[in-house]
Amino acid sequence: MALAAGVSVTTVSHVLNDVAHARISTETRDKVRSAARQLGYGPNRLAQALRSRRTGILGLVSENIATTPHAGRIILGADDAARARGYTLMVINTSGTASPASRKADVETLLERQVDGILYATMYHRTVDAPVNLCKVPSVLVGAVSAGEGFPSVVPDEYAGARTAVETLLAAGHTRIGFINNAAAAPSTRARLCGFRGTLTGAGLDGGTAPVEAASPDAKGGYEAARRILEGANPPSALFCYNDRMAMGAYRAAAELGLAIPGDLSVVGFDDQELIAANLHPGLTTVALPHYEMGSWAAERLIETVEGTTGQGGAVPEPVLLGCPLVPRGSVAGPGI
Amino acid sequence: MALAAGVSVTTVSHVLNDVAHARISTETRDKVRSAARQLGYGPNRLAQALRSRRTGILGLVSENIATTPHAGRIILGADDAARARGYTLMVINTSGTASPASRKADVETLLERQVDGILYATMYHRTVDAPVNLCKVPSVLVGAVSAGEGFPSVVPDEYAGARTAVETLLAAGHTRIGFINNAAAAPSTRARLCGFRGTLTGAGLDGGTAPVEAASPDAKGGYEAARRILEGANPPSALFCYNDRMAMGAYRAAAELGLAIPGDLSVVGFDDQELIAANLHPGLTTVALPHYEMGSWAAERLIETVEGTTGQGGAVPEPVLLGCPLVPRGSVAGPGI
DNA sequence: CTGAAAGCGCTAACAC
DNA sequence: GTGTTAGCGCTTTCAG
Repeated sequence: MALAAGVSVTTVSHVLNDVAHARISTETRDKVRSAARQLGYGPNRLAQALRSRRTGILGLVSENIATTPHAGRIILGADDAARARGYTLMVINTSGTASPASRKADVETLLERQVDGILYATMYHRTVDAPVNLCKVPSVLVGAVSAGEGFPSVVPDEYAGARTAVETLLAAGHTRIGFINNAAAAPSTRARLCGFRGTLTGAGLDGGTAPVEAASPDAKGGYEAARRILEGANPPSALFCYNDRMAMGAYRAAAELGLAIPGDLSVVGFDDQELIAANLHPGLTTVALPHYEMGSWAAERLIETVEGTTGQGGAVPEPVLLGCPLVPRGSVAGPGI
Repeated sequence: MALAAGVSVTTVSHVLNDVAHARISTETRDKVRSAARQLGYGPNRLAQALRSRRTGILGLVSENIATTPHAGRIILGADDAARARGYTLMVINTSGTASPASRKADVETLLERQVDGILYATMYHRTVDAPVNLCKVPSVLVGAVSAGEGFPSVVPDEYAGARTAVETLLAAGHTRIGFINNAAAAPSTRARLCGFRGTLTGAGLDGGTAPVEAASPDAKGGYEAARRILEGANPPSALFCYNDRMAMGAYRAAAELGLAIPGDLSVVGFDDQELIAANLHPGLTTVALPHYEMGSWAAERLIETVEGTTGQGGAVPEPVLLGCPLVPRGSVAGPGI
């Protein structure tokens, strides 16, 4: 390339990188640029990286890439943010049940490739023991907060999400609202329950005695829990469900009981799994998890750290909570009476 | 590292890479290895790559990473296969409706990073105009076949998948089977219809006159098409649906019509979108798309080409068809009568 | 304004 | 058995 343009490699480097204090004549610049175009020349990012100790690669280790649609959104958010700043993502999948050793190996793979930073995304944990070697490079946690050393992290605001759901029902005029919760212990289980009760109580209702049934977090569990609640004494006119799959089960229970949605029963879900929420009839009003936003926030934060743009002097970072917006579809109306 | 062990870099390189004809004393080997462990030394794959002109990185450009669960499975398949052979994936998302220029830019990004090969995955096309610069490096197409120049490619065997679905129904004793198809023109629309009619005819039934209704490929479309078929004259005892979302709509139509599944009506879907198929009641028997297998097949094929293992002398490769296996759940039984 | 030279961490001939 | 040397393609002082 250098010889093709009849100049030195230095010059090529200078013009192609728009180096600040490089005084180069306009004609030389043009000569270089046109030669580059002719040869289809693109800089070798590898060699650049070796020299400048910056690869422009961000590692992303993600749990369960294939089994939840959530991972895809995180990747997309991270990819968009990274690309906007000239970075590329290197993705590694991990199995959710992977051993610490294998997680460490995943990080090691990324480290050997000299990634500038790592995004460590988990799907359903509150706290996580980050692999020890994760601290060798700037890293941020997505969807979890670290147990030990402090990494910046971003998680959904589950409590506020539940509040949004309940407030939506409250605003529609419901005063008797039931909650179908996940029976498994998980941070989201607890937070959404707190949000449910707290919001009710905050509105002057008795959150402590509102009907709550827990079951397995799928359609079957939702169906069973819904039947229990709806066939109990003084059944609620609205149901908030732990997730969209459970809401799907609640739809079936309502149908069997002759309850029309939203005429006789309003339902709000959680997760915004479009495959379900948009295809149910009527469409399910639900609360969305901010996966895309978490991915892009994390990538941006990571890039700032990598580029040393942040002024934080090693302060232990608070986990950032991202809001869970309501996605209104057709499953909420005023109470029948 | 070299000095830490008190040996030359050559020696380090030799022992860490288990170089064949390198005669090195066992004690030196141990010395090197332990020094490496102490320092937490890992080879710099970047420098290796610069020298050996092999990055061990495979680029993956994938359409609609976030909106379909399919992309995740392709990534997972590719990641597993790549990792098993020491490669890492570099993922770029593209928008499905992206311009040729932007697709070309995506490939260029990968090229600048000196990837050893590229996996180009599309979701819903039969033939695709691959970006021109894709041929600069070994590449394989996933889920599409190229219009122009020949790249190896792998696609689902839609015809055989439809045959599997129909045969399942036939085997259960059904003789009057309807098909709910996608109204949009797409390769899968055509192939599944052919498979439907062909299999019926092959079984001695009249595939040409079997009831077929097309609609938008979602639950609403499925519902409408199912009502049309089921309320027509001489309604079928079984329905094959273009995808699981349409099958979900068919479930609702059946419920409204007082038809029990699978007692009064058997249903088989397509795609195996677990979120839907496993959460419907009863579980939906469906035909799975081999996304994981396509991803891993493609990665393996690509690696073979990259490493020059294949003996094919530039032969124009036939697209490889991968089977769509049946995933039995509970929506198929014998006909009522 | 432009070029020569050193070196990023590694591998591959080739010496010793 | 082990070390020397010459680059891979680039950026970056420092000279001209």
